[in-house]
Amino acid sequence: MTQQSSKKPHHHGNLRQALVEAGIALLNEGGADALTLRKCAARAGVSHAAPAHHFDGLVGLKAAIAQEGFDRFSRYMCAAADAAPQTPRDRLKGICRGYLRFALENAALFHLLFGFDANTKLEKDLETGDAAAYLILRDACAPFVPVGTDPVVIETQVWSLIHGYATLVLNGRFWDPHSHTLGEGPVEAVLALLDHVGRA
Amino acid sequence: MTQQSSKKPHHHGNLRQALVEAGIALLNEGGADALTLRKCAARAGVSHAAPAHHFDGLVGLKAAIAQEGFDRFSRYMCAAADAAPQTPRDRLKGICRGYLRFALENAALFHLLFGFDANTKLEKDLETGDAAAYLILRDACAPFVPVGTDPVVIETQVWSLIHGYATLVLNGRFWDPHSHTLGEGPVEAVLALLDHVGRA
DNA sequence: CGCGAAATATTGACACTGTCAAGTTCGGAT
DNA sequence: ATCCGAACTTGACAGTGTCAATATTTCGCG
Repeated sequence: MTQQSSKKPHHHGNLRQALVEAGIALLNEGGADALTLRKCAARAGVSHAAPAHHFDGLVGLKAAIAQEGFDRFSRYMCAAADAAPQTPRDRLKGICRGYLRFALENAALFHLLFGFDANTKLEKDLETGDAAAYLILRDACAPFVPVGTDPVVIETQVWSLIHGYATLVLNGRFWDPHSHTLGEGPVEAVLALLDHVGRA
Repeated sequence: MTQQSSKKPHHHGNLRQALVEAGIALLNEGGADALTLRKCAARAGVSHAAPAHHFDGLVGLKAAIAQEGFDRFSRYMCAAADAAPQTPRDRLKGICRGYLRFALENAALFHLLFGFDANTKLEKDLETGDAAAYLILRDACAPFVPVGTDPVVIETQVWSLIHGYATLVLNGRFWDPHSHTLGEGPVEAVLALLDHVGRA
């Protein structure tokens, strides 16, 4: 994909990118079931088998969408972190708010990012994408890691808490997420648990 | 469905239950994509359109499977809670271990329970099942709820933490879950965050 | 400049899926 | 005994992913 911008495609003109964007649009409009190779192809104006030359089937398309999705995800978290960076703890909570905000505003895409088995071979394609997102979390957690301890513990605590909350909200376990605007619900009360992170 | 056990089916002999069990078996064997109306029908020895008389399409079958799944889920949590019931805090952590254990040993079923949008009309069929599971969590959280505060806060903290951890492990975000036996990973370290739950 | 090779896209086919409509079989109530 | 309706079958249809064969365009290389 590095030479994607420099090399001009033959017929369509950067079909790969068009297919990824069509897929994300389909996800936003019709949910997970609306993401279809043939519909992506139709929306991009090509025949139904054209995507096979750019992705390894539907799984490959989902991997490419996930890569783009993780980029947007990281942008959400960075933006939210910079919006309230007074103290390290506020910055960490800000990232969590960005995490939740992304999940609510891109429900189907979020579900795709974390919905499939990340241990399939398609994972290697987006290692860069989700590793970058993880680094954002890791940096925000660093101030709370006691010296001499494994930072993974605190990172896992924080990640599990916000990811679980976002997932449960998205699945409607608490209330109808469609009528939910950010800031509703016990978000801040749940994040208050992070005040104890990194303490004996 | 209430008279399902009293009224004897005509040809098969309790086809509905057979289809649910076939569906769960398919989930265990081949993952989420292996769950198919036609395969369930074939496994139960009936024609491909027979399930339509017992469920409202594939969505209805999934709802029935989810109901059975939540029952098993509750049993896991109860068993784990009773295995270490010394203190209220140990009991709460025990439930979390049962939560994780169920997720690891029934990955595809767990994914079905929390994977679809719970706000569709199929949800009303399994309100009983997931409400019962929630009550187990609620009871275990009750000792930590400060007087005069909303118990939902602590319940949401606990649920989010263990659900997020289980989901992320299942998706391979930490390591390969196939080579993961219960007790590995920073489970206990993550659960240590629960020592601070319900405190100022 | 021109030609061949390779990338790109099309067409057609296949198996599989969920769903519907119509027909068939069987059990039990009247 | 008969009939009605529930349970099931059969057949069909539109989508789906995927593959093989073909056509078309573009690039590299002589």
